[in-house]
Amino acid sequence: MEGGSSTSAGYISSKPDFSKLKGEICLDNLSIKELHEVFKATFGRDTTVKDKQWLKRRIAMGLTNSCDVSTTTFVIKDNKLVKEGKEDSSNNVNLPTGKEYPAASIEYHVDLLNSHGSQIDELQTTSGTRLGNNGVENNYASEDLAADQRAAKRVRKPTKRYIEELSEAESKEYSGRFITSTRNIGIRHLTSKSHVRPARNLSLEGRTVIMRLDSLGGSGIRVPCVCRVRRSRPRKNVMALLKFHPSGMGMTATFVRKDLDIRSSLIDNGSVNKLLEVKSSPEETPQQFVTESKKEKPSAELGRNMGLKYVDPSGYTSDDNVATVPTAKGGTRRKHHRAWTLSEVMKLVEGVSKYGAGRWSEIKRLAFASYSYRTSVDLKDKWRNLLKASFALTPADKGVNSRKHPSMPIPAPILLRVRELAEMQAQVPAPNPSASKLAACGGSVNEPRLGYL
DNA sequence: CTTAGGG
DNA sequence: CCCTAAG
Repeated sequence: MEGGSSTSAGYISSKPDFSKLKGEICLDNLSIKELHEVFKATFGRDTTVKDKQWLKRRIAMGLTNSCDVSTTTFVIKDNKLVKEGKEDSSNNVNLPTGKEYPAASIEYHVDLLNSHGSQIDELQTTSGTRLGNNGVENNYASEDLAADQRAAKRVRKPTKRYIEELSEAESKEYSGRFITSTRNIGIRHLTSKSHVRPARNLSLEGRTVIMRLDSLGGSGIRVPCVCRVRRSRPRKNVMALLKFHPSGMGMTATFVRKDLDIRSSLIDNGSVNKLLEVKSSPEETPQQFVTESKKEKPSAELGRNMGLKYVDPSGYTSDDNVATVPTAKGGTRRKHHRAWTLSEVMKLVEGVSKYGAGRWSEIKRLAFASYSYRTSVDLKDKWRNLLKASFALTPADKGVNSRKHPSMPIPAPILLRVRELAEMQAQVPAPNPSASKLAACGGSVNEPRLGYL
C-alpha cells in the first residue's frame, strides 16, 4: 500500500503500473476465507458475511479509518471527540482505474491522498483530464462507497464543517451586523459565506465529494479554517492570523494574491503587506489608481505656475513598501504610508473651500469619492498639516516655486490658498479661539459682541 | 459614525 | 498615520 504514490495514479489507464496496486490486487484476489482473516485482523472480530465485495470494501474502510486516526490533526470536542484527518473529504478521487478495480482500490488511494494532502489539487486536475468516460463508473463506485461509509464510520464524517460551525458560532454576534450595517465588509463576508454554505449543505447529504470540489473550486487553495473567524477589524485579524499561523503565511498570501488577481489584474506590486491591506479595504479598486494617475497632472486650477516634478509620477501601485509592522507589541506601525499627491492636496483644499473645514466626512464623500484610501480622519490630518505648513511659509517663498527644500512637496500657491481659507474660516492655528466663527462673519476680531451692540 | 486632538 | 476621547 505504501508503494503507491498518488501522483502515479493518473497513469494507470495508459500504462499499467501494478507495482503500487499490490494492495488492491491482493485484496481482490483473496478468497472469501482469506478476506475473513483480513477482516478479523482489521477489525478484531469475525464476520459471517460471504459477500466478497462487501468484505473488500469493509476492510478497505477499516484500513482507511486507522490511517485517518494516525494522521489526525484536529480534535474537536462536541460531547464526543471528533477527529479530523489532514485532508478530509478527499473522496473525490476519480481514479482512472475503471471497473477492474473495485471500490477497495479507491479507498486505498484515498488514504494515499490523506498523506499527500498537498498533491490533491494536482491529482484532481490530472485525473480529471485523463479520466474521460471512466469517470462515470468511478463516480458510481465512490458513491456506492459513500453509502457504506456512512454506516461504517461515522467518526470520519464530521470534518471541516465542524470547525466552520464552531467558528461561525463564535463570530455569530458579528454576522448580523455585517449584513445590516457594514457595507463593504459585509459584502465580502456574504460572498465568503456563499462559498462555504453550499459545501456544508451538500456534505450533509453524505456527499463529501462535492464539498471537496466546491471548496477547491472556489479558492483554488486550502484556506486555513481560522479565516472564518472575523472580527470587526479585519486587518488586525489578518495579521493575527499570520502571526498565529506563520507556516501558513505563504499560502494565505498566495490566496490573497489570487483573490486580488481575480478582481483585478492591474495591481502589480508584489508586497504581501500591501496586498493584505488592499484586501482589508475592498472598496479600493485599481481603476481608482489609474484614474488618479491620469488626472494627476492636468489639474491646473491652482498650480498653473508650478512645474512640479514631484507629483509622484512613480505611481500608486508600486509606491509604499513602508509597511513596517515587525515588532509584535507596540513596535513600529506605519502600516501604510501613502504620500499625498498634489491633486489630492488640491482636492482637499477645494473641498475645504467648498464645504468648510471640519466637515471632513462631507469632503470625503463629495470631493474624495474616488480616493477610497483617504478617510475623513486623513483629510483632517492633512489639512492640519497644510495649515501648519501654510503659516510657516516664509515671505520669500510666496509666489515662487520654492524649490529650496527638497522636502517641500506643497507648492507655495496652494499653501497660500490654504492660508487664505484658514483665515477666511477662522481656522488660524494659534490665534484667539473666541473670535473664531464671528470673525468669519466679517465682524471685528477684537469684538466678539459686535452683533450684540 | 464623525470630529478633534494628542502622539 | 494611529489612537482615542468626546459628541
